[in-house]
Amino acid sequence: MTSGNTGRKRPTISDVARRAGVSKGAVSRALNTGTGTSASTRERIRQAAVELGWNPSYAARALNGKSLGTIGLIVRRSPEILDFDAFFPSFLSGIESVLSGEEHATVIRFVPDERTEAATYERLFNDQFVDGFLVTDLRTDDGRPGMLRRLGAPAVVVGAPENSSDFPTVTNDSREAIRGVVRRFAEAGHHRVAHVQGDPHMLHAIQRRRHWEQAVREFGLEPGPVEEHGGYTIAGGARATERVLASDERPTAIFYGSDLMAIGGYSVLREAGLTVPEDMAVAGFDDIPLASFVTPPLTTVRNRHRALGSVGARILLDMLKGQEPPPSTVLVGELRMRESSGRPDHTP
Amino acid sequence: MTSGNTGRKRPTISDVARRAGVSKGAVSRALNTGTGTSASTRERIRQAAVELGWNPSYAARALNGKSLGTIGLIVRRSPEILDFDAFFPSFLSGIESVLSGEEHATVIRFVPDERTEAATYERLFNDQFVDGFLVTDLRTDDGRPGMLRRLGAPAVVVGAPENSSDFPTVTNDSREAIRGVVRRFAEAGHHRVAHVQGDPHMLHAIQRRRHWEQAVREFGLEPGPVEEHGGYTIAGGARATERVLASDERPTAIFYGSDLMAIGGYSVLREAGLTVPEDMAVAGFDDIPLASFVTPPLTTVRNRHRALGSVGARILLDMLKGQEPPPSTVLVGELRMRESSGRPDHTP
DNA sequence: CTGAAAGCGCTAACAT
DNA sequence: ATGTTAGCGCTTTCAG
Repeated sequence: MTSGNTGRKRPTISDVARRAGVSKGAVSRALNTGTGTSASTRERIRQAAVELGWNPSYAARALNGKSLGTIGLIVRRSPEILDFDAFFPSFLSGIESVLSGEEHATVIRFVPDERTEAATYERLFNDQFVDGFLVTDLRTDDGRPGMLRRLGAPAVVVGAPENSSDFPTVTNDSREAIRGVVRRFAEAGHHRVAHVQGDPHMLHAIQRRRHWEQAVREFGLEPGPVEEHGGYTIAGGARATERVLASDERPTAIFYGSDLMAIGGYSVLREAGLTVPEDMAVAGFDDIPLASFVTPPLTTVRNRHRALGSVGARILLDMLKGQEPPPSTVLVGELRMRESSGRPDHTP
Repeated sequence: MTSGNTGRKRPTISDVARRAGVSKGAVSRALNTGTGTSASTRERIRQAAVELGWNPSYAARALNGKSLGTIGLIVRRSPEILDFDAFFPSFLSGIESVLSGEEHATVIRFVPDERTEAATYERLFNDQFVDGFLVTDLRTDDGRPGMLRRLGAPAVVVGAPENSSDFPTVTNDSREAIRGVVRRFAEAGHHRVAHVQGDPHMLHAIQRRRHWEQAVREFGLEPGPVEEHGGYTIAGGARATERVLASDERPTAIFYGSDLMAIGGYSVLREAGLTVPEDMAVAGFDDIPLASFVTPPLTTVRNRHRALGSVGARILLDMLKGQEPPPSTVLVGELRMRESSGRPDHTP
């Protein structure tokens, strides 16, 4: 800080000690461990601290190897995804709903590339700026679990398949729900189902695609074209849909890897003069609040963004308290059947 | 941290000093001010630091009154708004797009009430955990500007009317655009225009309402019912719309304080058998990505969420570097004319 | 230009 | 049960 502080100086532990007529050490013990002081002095110290409005200095504590009570969220994506992606805002929301009850804060950092990403994890943790990490967007050949293990950093991996690392994992299992989507397509008489995938380097995108593929096989359908460059955004979904429509193997149903992409698809389908679900059945993934408000309401798979955040944060916090974390927590994303996927009796 | 760290101990300034054959003080000077050492020793020191992979300790720096390079964002709303509100994700996105280029991180904290809010600001700043604040959601009789002034904390107020505090302000000016919305309603032959307001304690909500009211007067229209409890959410907009429809002074046009509320309104209007814009003309506020994808595409006023974040962060960072900030920055939100507001010639 | 030394606020031995 | 003391890693005087 360069500018002059107006406020009076904040009280230090010495001030409290003086006021309570004890030593600094006594204050530290009384207020931290709660032991090593008689009940009466402890009370006197507590009083003095309250009267002075004393709070421990994070910095001084950190210098002594104490934690600051923060968890880190390092995101290697463009900051713009906060604007377009359905996951992060909800996820953050889940984290905050847990942290706001505790004395914790979230430190967020968006990084542009893998090098910066690694350096940021290391720096933040080595300096005890954060106590642990919530790791998202696990990629194929992701170096982060190994690095965090080496650092000895507590971490919880969120939104990736089970056992994708040896850190505790919180997974959103959508196999059954995706199967339900495809089953509905089959029941409605569709034969060819396309898939618009998000980022093909992300483990969750790969898993969604695999579930789709398995279900398509199971119901004896034809896997339609897979468009891989949707990027989970509205615009990406629109472009991918154009490619699907231009394909030689034009499907009559599309399973999108995100609701946003499906909604982008809606506008392209409409422009092409196709009605949903009559001419093209559609299903998304995420169940964003908006899915039920578009026309027609979108069939989708609930992705429990918020729970991913809150459960992940809860587990991380418990780990920091020394508790043994559950190695794997699975949340189940149910199917939200709505009009966009058509009705069982209808034949396209 | 309880668990044992695997990684080798990180190097300290003493290690660097030893390696470079100088004193700790020399290292500090060389690497910070850049003065007080000859060019050659400075280079030698820099070398040693690089070889050792040394990084300064945030904690030790903070203990010496240095800044950590973080800016604080304290939000007194339910963490759920991240999930439902269009503003925060974009806003955060704007902040991060600036910070990710600098050596800064964002510290976010959601607080439940005013007391915690004040305590959090104070604590975070007094302990130099953050260098300054971005203040959003300014309310009527908001105590924060006064408190921050007393603390001597650098801050930028974002999204509030100009001169609503003596801190630098970044404002989104929508007067003209809202006027354009109402003018369109007038040209389409409407006589009564309702307004669905967000939180009536928020300065920005009050301002939107005022602009709407002034424009309605200017064009000789009748102000329809004002519903005050939309809360900016889809569900809130739906409920508010039900009340508007139940009103004795049923309007033929509604100006919503947010797109999300307007979209919530869409579903209620549809259920009531009303078509947009024929039976009810609609306009929103925000221009969220989705606005152009709903049916019919939503006329709205662009609220520059991201720019509010990036410009606010930029100004705050410059202040921290000692620069004099512009007392007021105004972004202009343009009108996005789409189908939901009807056509000029049409008479309802 | 450079080294030595004090001290930021706190914790954690170690005495008493 | 309590006080004393030595640092944590760094910045910043103050001497030389």
